Formats: sequence, structure tokens, C-alpha cells
Amino acid sequence: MIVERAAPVFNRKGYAGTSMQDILDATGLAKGGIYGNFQNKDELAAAVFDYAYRAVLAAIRARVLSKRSAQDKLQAIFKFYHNYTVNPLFPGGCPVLNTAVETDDQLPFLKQKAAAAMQEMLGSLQYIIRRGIDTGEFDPELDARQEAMLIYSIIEGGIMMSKLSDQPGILNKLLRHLKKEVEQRFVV
Amino acid sequence: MIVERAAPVFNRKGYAGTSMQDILDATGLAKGGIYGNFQNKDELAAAVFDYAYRAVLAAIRARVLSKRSAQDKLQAIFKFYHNYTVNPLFPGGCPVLNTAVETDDQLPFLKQKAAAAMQEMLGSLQYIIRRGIDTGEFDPELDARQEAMLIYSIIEGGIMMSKLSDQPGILNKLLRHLKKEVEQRFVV
DNA sequence: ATAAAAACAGACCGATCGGTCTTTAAATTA
DNA sequence: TAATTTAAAGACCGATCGGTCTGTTTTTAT
Repeated sequence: MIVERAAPVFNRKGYAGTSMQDILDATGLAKGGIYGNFQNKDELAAAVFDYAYRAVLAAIRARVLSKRSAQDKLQAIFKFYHNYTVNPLFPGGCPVLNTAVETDDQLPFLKQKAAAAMQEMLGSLQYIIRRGIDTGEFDPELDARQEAMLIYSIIEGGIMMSKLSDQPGILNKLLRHLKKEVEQRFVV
Repeated sequence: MIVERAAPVFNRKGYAGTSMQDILDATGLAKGGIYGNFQNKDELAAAVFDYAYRAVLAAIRARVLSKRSAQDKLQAIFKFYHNYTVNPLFPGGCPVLNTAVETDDQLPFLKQKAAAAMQEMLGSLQYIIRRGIDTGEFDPELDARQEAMLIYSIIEGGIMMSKLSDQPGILNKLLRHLKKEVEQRFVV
């Protein structure tokens, strides 16, 4: 419960911007209730990131697993991010992006977690593409890792741009571009 | 001087993560020296963002203005970001990205500045592309705004990924992809 | 050289920070 | 029901937060 309630707070305000008082307010607990379950703010923030990232990953995996072809799997991912800034899984947007940008010059214990999360996301994308190539669905000339990085950078960059400008359409247009790219460049 | 010294601090640690004591340490001044020049932390942070963003913009503009063709201008931008995470203009990476992610759910006075900066960057890219089309250098079928968003999202997403993973090569590979895209898809 | 103005140092302020610890209440076990 | 364990409340702690203000130093203008 604590982690559930704390996740949106950390995701919106960041690690440094979130005070333990914010967590008390969000959970309705007092100090004793929090520090009886977590040693300190760092441990709570780490648990919160794990929880939030796992939730995002699970939501994506659920949509991907229901699809058979590599193309449908990729399109399902794009669909997941459609209007993401309007209706994110957690208020505040993408936990990986938020954590990454705040921790890439400090807080190594969180940076490490965010980096592992990114690698896993990238690996999943790469795996889908590579499998599409192996089954003959995708162009064998594709560089799976390169395409995965491209997709991920566009999605995360698009989230940032859409949130910053309050224009969900920016992300959606980028996703439409990705969709066409897969249809035209990936499919053999 | 205050803004100069404070810029790398804010860019690394963010608004919430930077204390006024950090600024005192960075500038060598005492409280009176800072608050004699700025009303409060917000005003300083705003001045720092303006300074940092203007510096980035100026560095890019200098490289772009020395090129004649639209293609060379775009390539100059890509070159500017080559190895950016290793040798950024300010320690901590891209001020727009950092500020955007921290302020998109709070600190509206900073979010507004970051949003304007993004729009300006986007506009510059769009202008170069549009002008390339008008002069017959680029494919007239190109959607200048869409391509600008694509380039910017890839660059910012790439910076995030490279910094997070401590792999400058990720951003560089994405930039190489952009270069090829311009050569193959843009040039008529 | 002197007066006026500007810049800065640093003691000080209340509020809030993350965190501890004792006490009380609730749940579990016997 | 009684004893024991677990969970949470909240007073409390020193440190640090952003910010104020007075006094001193330095600069500028006369």
C-alpha cells in the first residue's frame, strides 16, 4: 500500500522534490508506519521505482503477448503509448525517463535501477525485431539493436516533448510515424 | 558570474536537488552576495536556465550559420551533439531535457521557459527543413514539422539513453542514423 | 579626499528536512 | 482470555532548508 500510494508522488515530483511528509500525506500514515517498513527514503524510492517500472513492463507485456506476429507486437507497444501523456499508467509520465534524467549525475543506487530497466526495455524491443527477422516477417537487413534504440528514443523523447508542451498530439504523431516505418521498412 | 557558476550545479542536480548552499560553494559568495542580485531561488534558477539554453542555442547557431546548404546545416547540428554526453556544453547534459522532465508536473515558471526553448529549437529545425524544400534541395513531400519533431525526439531521447547507460555510442549511433536519413530521404 | 552608493559578509530566523525512539493500539498466538 | 508479537502513532532530534537583515567593505562619483 505504501509503495502504491508513494509511486505517483515520486513520479511527479522526483526523488529530491518528494519529502517524507508528502509520503505521510499520500499514505495517511505517520512516521512510525513508514519507517517500520522501510529503513529510509532511499529504500522507499528504490522500492517505488521497482514497482512502477514493473507495472509499466507488465502492462506492455500483456498487450504484446496477446499478439502473434512481430509487427502486431510492435504496433501494440505503440498503441500502449498512444495518448500516454494524457492517461499515463502513473501520474507524472514514464518512470524510467523521469528517474533517468534526475539520477544520471547523482543517486547512483537509483540510476543503476533505471539503467537496468532501460536495458530490459531495449532488450525486449530488440528481441521482437530479431524474432521477426528470424521468422522471415521482417527484412533481414535490419539492425535489431539499432531499430530498438531508435524506437525507444523516439517514444521517450516524444513523451518529454508532449508533456512539456501539453500537446499529446506530438507523441501521437511520432507513434504514427513509427507505425508506418514498421509497415514500410520492417515488413519484407 | 553567479549565473555562470550556478549553471552547472542546477544542470546536474536539478532545481529541487540544488540548495542555496550549493550556490554559495560554487560562487564563493555568501548569502548577501546572492540575495543582493536575485530575489530568491526561483529567480536565480530562471536566470540560469535562460543562460544555459541561450548558450546551447548560440553554440548550435554558430555551427549552422557557417553552412550554406540545408543538408550541411542539419549535419552540423548532428555533429554538435556527437559525443555530447561525454563533452556537454554544461556538465549534466541538455538543460532543456533536464528542466523539462523535472518541471512538467510542477514549477510552472520553469516549465514555461523550457517549453518555449523547445518550441524555438523545433522551429529552427523546421525552418531549415522548410527552406531546404523551398530551394529545391529537399524532397517537397517532406513534412517539415514532423521531421523536426522526429530529429529532436531522437536526439533528446538519445542523450537520456547514453547518459543513463554511460554509453556515448548510443547517441552517436542514433546521430549516424539521422545523418543517413537526411542523405537518403531528405535530399532529392 | 570625501561623500554616496553599491556589493557583500555572515549572524540569525522560522520552517522543514530525514530520521529516531518511546508509547500505545492492534493483531496474533496460546 | 491472556500473553505475546507486530504495527503504527507522534513527540522529538539535530541538521539543513530558503530567506532576512544589519553591519562592513568596496567601489563609484564628486
